[in-house]
Amino acid sequence: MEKKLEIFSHFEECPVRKVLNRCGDKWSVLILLVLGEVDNMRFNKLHKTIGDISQKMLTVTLRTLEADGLIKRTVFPEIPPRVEYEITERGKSLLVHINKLVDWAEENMEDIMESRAKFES
Amino acid sequence: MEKKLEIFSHFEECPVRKVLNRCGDKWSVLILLVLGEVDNMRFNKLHKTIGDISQKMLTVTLRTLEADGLIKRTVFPEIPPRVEYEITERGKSLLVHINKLVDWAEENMEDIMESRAKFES
DNA sequence: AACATTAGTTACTTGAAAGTAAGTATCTCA
DNA sequence: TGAGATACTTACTTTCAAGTAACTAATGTT
Repeated sequence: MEKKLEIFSHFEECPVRKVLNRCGDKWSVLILLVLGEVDNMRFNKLHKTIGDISQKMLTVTLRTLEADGLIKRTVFPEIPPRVEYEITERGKSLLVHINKLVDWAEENMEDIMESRAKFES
Repeated sequence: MEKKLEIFSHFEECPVRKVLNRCGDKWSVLILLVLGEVDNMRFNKLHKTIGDISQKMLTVTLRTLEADGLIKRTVFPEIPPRVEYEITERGKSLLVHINKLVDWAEENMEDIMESRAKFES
């Protein structure tokens, strides 16, 4: 009998995939990294800090991060409006692992770039 | 003076992003997880194990993983052809961190699903 | 002679993520 | 009086990752 890999049956409905898919989009990880460095940050400050994100994608990504409980959104009923975003404990616990990945990428990127260059030839 | 977030200047050329982007695609992580469980695996066995990947995407993803030195491809000059894929040491070192993320996702997915449900209402 | 096997390639299509640009509400300040 | 600030929303367009399906080479098998 062959060894079975149970993990991968019905993988399309896999909840792990559902959760991790959100780490694979273009902006979520970056926003978490930024909010992990500060107490909180307002919308426009985030926009300027990241630089190349559109307002729309900033809004969309912040909403999904909020929906997952990774960041907290606080509205101050002032005019002009003030909205502050901060990372939650859950977000911080994820960020620990993301930072490990970033460290790994920094440690290995030279070797990887070299591998890619070799591979093309 | 405000605190600067150096990490994010010129982020589009950021090598960390270049490396981690490949973790964000649909199949790379899954293939690494499979190859992390066995000594090696042939193309068609991988295809059947994953189930819902197309031949094309399996080829494409294996090629990029190979280009990054995360897996090794060995061709045996037989007919019909035999090609074996195995994870490299570099791939294993990445997999450690990926598995941490998977563990985190498993630990937190219930809470996250609950948060998402609440958020929609 | 035709079918199976293996590990692909090729050409075309689709769909979802992301981008663009303009509009919105409300107040303050010059 | 009209321009600026803030945090968006909306409608439309683009892009590219991924999917589909057919084709390939070389040999062994019936």
